[in-house]
Amino acid sequence: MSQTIQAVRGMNDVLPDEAGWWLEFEAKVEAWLERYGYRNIRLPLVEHTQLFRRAIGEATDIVEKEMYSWRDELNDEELTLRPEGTASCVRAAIEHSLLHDGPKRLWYAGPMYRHERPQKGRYRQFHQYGVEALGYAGPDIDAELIVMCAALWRELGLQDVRLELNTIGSPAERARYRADLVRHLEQHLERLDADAKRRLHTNPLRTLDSKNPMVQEVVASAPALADYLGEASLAHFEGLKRLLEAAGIRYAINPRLVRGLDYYNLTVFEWISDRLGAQGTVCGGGRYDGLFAQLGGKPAPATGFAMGNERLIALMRDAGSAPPAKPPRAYVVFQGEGTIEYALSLAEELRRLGYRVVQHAGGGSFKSQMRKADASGAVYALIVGEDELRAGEVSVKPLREPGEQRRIARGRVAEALGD
RNA sequence: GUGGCCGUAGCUCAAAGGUAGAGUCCCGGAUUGUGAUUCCGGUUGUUGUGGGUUCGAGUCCCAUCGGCCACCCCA
Repeated sequence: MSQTIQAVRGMNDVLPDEAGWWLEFEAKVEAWLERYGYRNIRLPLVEHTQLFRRAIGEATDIVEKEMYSWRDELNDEELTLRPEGTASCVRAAIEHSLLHDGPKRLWYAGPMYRHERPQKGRYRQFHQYGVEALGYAGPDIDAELIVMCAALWRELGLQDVRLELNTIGSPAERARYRADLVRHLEQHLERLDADAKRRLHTNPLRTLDSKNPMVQEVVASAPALADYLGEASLAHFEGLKRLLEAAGIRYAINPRLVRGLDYYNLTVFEWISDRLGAQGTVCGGGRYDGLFAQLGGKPAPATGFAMGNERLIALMRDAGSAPPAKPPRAYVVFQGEGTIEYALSLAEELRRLGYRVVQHAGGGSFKSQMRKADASGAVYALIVGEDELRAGEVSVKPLREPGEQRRIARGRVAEALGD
């Protein structure tokens, strides 16, 4: 048995080289959210288990087998590490009456937890941005969400992310459809796989999405959900499509797109990339008008989406935009009696002016200090020796561009560093 | 949770049952205070971990942990 302790499976460290991409991604996403007038909400990682059972649905894979749940013996409570953010967001909106003065545009970010087998682009701790528009009923807000996604992909430099769109109607329409679908599936029991049979009476709509060719044949001859939609549902969908077309957003209708979580109705959509292997969904969402009531709140329409940071960052790197490097402007080296104090105050002075300045630490020969200065990527080495100390000066040596080392008065170092 | 492939130096990879190596990185030096280039020297390690077979295992077998790919599902 190894002595070292490893990270928990599927829960990854983001090391400094990679964290640069994360910072750039987060900065771009948050600036983008601000431009659309969405406000941040910060939600706990842990919720009562019951919240997710009620919101996501008992028959979903998430609730059936992927939640990190435990009993907190100290308080005698059933708790769960959040597997997604929408349930928490709606819970908070109800708990604090956030909609009392009108609808709200909100966003949140952070880690989510699902106990799945790790795979490329799929981890047990993964991170997402969630964007939720609470209290808006019309297709205009659905269109807004989709249009803003398209803008973000452009902002991140992503090329081929495609949109799949569908409508799954109202709960009543879906119930009628579901009954007919179950009847159809039951007539072809012998061609259903174990998974489809198991879902027959728990979540039959999910079999529409099956990748098993034999099941797909059965599905192909099944009644279509679109034929069960009433006038209002159709109008909502038509309205959305019209707005998307006006905005120049290309989409593909995917009638088999139902999405996994129970709380969706009407609009559902996914943004998909083909560059990520099997885990190609980069962003997914839809409307969930029933969720407020389902969680015991005053009924309110709502719509939103979540996007996966790991997957989007992978695409961003793939797109080859330059890796974000933020080298220091100057690296301060020093040698001799009393020079460290001089160097330290020089560095502080420059930082107060806004420069990124690294002060050498850890000793070593002058040569090795210079090596570190170079390795830091700094544009200049600032050299403080006993001569400079006595004269109240600093030697400024360019490390990146041609140019001579100059000895200048301490007070003029900042201008030597330029902007 | 199921199936397939794979774990050797910090990193990228050799060693086809017989003494664990290369490149890179890192550290030190090339006449006293000058990086990156060049030259010289040095450490790279319980071969993921634990068992087994064998005179002998990085190599063969089993288990376990981890990674990748796919299924399932989703971000």
